[in-house]
Order: sequence, then C-alpha cells, then structure tokens
Amino acid sequence: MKLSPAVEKYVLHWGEMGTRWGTNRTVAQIQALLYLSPEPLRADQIVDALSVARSNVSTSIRELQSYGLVRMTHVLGDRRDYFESLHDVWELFRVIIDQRKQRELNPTLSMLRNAAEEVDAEADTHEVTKERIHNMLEFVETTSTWYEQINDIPTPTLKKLMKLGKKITKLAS
Amino acid sequence: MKLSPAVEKYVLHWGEMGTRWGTNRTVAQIQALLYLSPEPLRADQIVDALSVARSNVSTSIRELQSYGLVRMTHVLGDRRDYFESLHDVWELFRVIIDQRKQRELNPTLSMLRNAAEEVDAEADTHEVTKERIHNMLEFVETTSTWYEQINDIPTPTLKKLMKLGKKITKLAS
DNA sequence: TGATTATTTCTGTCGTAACAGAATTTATGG
DNA sequence: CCATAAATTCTGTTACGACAGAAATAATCA
Repeated sequence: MKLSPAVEKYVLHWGEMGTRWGTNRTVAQIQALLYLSPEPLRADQIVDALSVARSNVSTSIRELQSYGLVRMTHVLGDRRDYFESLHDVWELFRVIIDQRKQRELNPTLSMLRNAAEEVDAEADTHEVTKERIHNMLEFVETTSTWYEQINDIPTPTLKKLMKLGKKITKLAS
Repeated sequence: MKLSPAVEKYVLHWGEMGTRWGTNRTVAQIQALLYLSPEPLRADQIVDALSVARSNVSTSIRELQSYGLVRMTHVLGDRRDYFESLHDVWELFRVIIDQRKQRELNPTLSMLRNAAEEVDAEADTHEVTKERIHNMLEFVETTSTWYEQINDIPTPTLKKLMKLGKKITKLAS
C-alpha cells in the first residue's frame, strides 16, 4: 500500500491540521486516508500505509467512530473489520461542527448563563463588567441559535446561499 | 486584586476553552480578564489576579498583541505598560476567525490546489480519489470566499441576518 | 552615570498526550 | 474445544508545550 505523492501530501497536511483542531495527528491522518480511499480499508492496511502502530490505529478509529465520521463495514467470508469515512464533504463538516458545538459552545453557553445571573447579584462588581458578561452571553446565544437554524437547511440550498455571499444583504433589507 | 466569583468562573472557563482553540490556558485567561476589566491592567496586576509567573504574562500578552486582540496603553506619568482587550464581542470574534483563516484555511487551500493539480497527473490513482480531492477543494474554496464576503458586512447588518436564521432561505429562493 | 524599576529572554522542570510494543481478550474456523 | 487470527487494552517511553524562576536587558529618574 504505497500512497501516491498527492495523496501523501494530503494525508500529511490533514494530520498537521488535525492537531490544531483538538484531535491528534494519527486520527486526522486516518480520516484523510479513509476519505480518499476508493474502498473501505482494514486496520492492517492503515498500519501499512501510515506506518503507525496497530494499537494506535485501533484507538484512533474508535475515536473517529465515536465522532460519527467513520463507520465499520464487512466483507462476506472475511472476519476482519473494514472502515470507511463519510464521503460527502458537506456531511463531513456538519458532523465535525456539531461535535464542536456540543463540546465547546454548549458548555460555554451554560457557563455564561450562570455567570450572568451570578454577577448581577454581586453588589461590588463594576457595571461595565456585568455588561461585558451579558454581551458575551448574547453573542454566544445568537451564534448558537443561528447555527441550529442553519443546520436544518438542506445542503443544496446551503450551497446556493453561500454562493450568494454578501449579496444576501440586499435580499434581507 | 480579588476576582468576584462570577468573574473567576468566567476566566477559568475561558482558560479551559482556550486550550481547545489552539492557544494555551494562560493566554486565554488573560484575554478573559482584560475583556471583563473596566479599565486597562498592568502586568503585575494580572500576575496577582491569576497567580501566574510574571514571565508567563509577558509572553502571553505578546501573543495576544500579535493576534490583535490586546493593545497597550499608558497612563501619564507612569512608565508601566497597561493592557486592554478588544471589548466589542463581534469585533473580537472577527479578529479570532480572521486569524484562524490565515493559519488554517489558507494553508489548506494551497495544499488542496497543489494536490488537485498533482493528482490529476497521476495515471495510477483511482478516479474516485481524484474526485474526492476536488470535492474537498471546492468545499474549502466555497467556505473561504463565503467568509471573505461575510466579513465585509457591517456588524449591525450581520446581526440582523443571523437573527433571521433559516428564514433566510425564503428570501433567497 | 549609577540606582532602581519594568520588561523580556533564557533555562530547566513538570505535566500531559501521543504513541509503540507487549499482554490480553475476543472471535472464528478446523 | 483447541488453535489461530484479529482486535483491544495495558504499560512504559518519548516528545512537546506550558510554565516558573533566574538572568539579562531596557528604560527612567535622581
């Protein structure tokens, strides 16, 4: 299993970027490899292609499955597990962003709601500080509900909307 | 410099979240502290409030300044440096997202452009793989130009647009 | 210009996460 | 069931980033 130069560059870059997105290199590399692979791959093929330990592949795939980015498949008469990634890029990023909303936005939202309530009762806290917390809360709430709304939009519509770019403002005024 | 309970929670949470966003705890805590502070703070005040080493504050502030999130101010007759954060949340996130675009989206875009060109010339690479690279390139390009367009929209307009949520689709059909 | 205060840079330590390889568990075919 | 293959979990090592404290540098005042 030798990767072509272009595929190798893709996989390596994706691995690098993965580390910036809260996951680790191997996880991101495996996702990239599976995304580009025309057919599902076995763990040992991934080991071979990426030169990582078998155990590492096992752990990483489990993580990818828990995110909902990778699923297991099987071949008749073969007891080994095969894995494939989501292949639709839009779907892929919906899932990723959903995850991040769960892990980051939601906890922040509840912290801010608590903090906003609590700070209002603090007599010796500066008004400006109170206001700042409320502003941040409002921002995160707006972002959060906006995202939930947008997430309901079917992909083709979403694409069209995005292609409009700032022209969208003309319609909405 | 004793932080109120609400402020402390905010700062601690922000620090935690910071680690998920590619920066470190101290940097994020300092930004949070400065964001909430009614007036600019000196390095020694930050040391006191967050219980971190002076050197750590120096490095972190430098990082925040390089991101454009924090700026230095001075007080007449006082040679010490004072620091304040951007206070407009919308502005704050514009800057943050801009940074992330620079560091993540743009490099990925150029990798994908190279990979797309290179892979087309690879005779023994599967058609499906080629297509996947192109799909990813198209997605990132769409996202990138969409962002550039959106970034031009003034904040009040942007707020209104976001409040529309998915109702936006009715206008654009 | 020397003394003092503010700031930055340097150096070493520590904690954490990634990872390899070994050991174990689980599954399947003879 | 036993033997073998596959997959997972466990354990120790390593690499890296965060950070404190020390040392060095820069700025300001007497």
